[in-house]
Amino acid sequence: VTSPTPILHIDMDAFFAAVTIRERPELRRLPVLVGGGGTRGVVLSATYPARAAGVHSGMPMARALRMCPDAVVVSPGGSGYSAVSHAVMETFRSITPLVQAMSVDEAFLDVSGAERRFGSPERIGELLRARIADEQGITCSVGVAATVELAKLASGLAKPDGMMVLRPEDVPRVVHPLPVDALWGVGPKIAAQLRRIGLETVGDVSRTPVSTLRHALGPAAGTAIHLWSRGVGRREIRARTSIEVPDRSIGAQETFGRDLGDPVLIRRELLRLATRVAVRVRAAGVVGRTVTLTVRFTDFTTITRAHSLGTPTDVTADVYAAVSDLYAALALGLTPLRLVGVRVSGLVPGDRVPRQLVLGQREPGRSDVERAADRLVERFGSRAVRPGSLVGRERP
DNA sequence: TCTGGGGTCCTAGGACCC
DNA sequence: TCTGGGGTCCTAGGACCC
Repeated sequence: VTSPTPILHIDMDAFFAAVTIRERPELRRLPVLVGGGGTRGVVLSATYPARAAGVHSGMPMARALRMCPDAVVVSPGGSGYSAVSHAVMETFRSITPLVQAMSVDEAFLDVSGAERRFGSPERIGELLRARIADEQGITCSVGVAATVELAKLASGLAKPDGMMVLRPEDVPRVVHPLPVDALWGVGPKIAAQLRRIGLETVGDVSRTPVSTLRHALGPAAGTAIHLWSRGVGRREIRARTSIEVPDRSIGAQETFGRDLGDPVLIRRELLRLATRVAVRVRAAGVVGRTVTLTVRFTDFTTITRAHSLGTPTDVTADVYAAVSDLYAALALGLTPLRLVGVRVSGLVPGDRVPRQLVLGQREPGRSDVERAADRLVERFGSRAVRPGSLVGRERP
């Protein structure tokens, strides 16, 4: 007695804005924009009154304020978000261990093993919506379907504060009339590509030979959207409790308040970013082999340069040395930059067994020194231990 | 007063190896 | 003295997602 639609996608409505309003109820029903305070910020989250004016997340804050001049702007500083996120994920796990967290505010659940205890997927969806509203004071939307792609689509159609069950037989009636970019994985570029060959709706795509789609979009994307348009998709969810430890790469980047050309200041920022990244790599208990530098110019063109090390590392000095060499090799002179970024990829589990150089004597490696420093930072704050060149200097 | 930050996956070309 | 085919790794860029 397993439901044919055991996959739930649960998505908090305007998550960052909703958590902010929970703490400041006087803002309820007002257009609220959560986002970067600086001149170069974007909207992280907007309440529905602001969305009614055309604002959406990712939009430059300046443009959002032009569209919605009465909006209240709130910095996302508070720490409430991850507490609410963890609590919500725990609520999900009280139903089933098969929870795949996709971000702070959304997750997939496979409830096929929970039906005997909690009832049908719809019932579980309503149960979770009620519990999250009661316990967290925010609303969410739920999609119920046979595949993750359809569940995701359904939760989007149910928004805000709703639920939609999308059965396989509903696909032609409900999904086919939608524009192609309603499909997960179809963004502006692929949508434009599909329009160019005369395909406007999901139904159009579903009636197009897969070879045509592969030719237009490449083998992977062509095959995938052909399947999705017909309601075929992924039915397994990968239980994943934490989104805080990525498994492919760990990186950090920073857009400057004003474009920066001085190599001394740029290197200082690279050191700061390398430190931040390496701390996270060590905390994750992994080491990475490839270090990538990202540079964005004033005109927004962005380039990357990568270097793979002989041995994977979690050492700040190694990451900084690599990124510093990559920066030097670009020979940018005083060219102003808008952004720099550092990323470590090719992550593998770190061997926490200390290497034996001399019999019975442990190598006092940099990794160990830095781990000790990490513990001090954890206890006493980030000012306790940091590179000398970062002491007493404000961010550029 | 345009365009954040943190990720994943795919593609394509070149090097290198058998 | 005219040069195949396949596999893997690396790098760079791009599309997409939240």
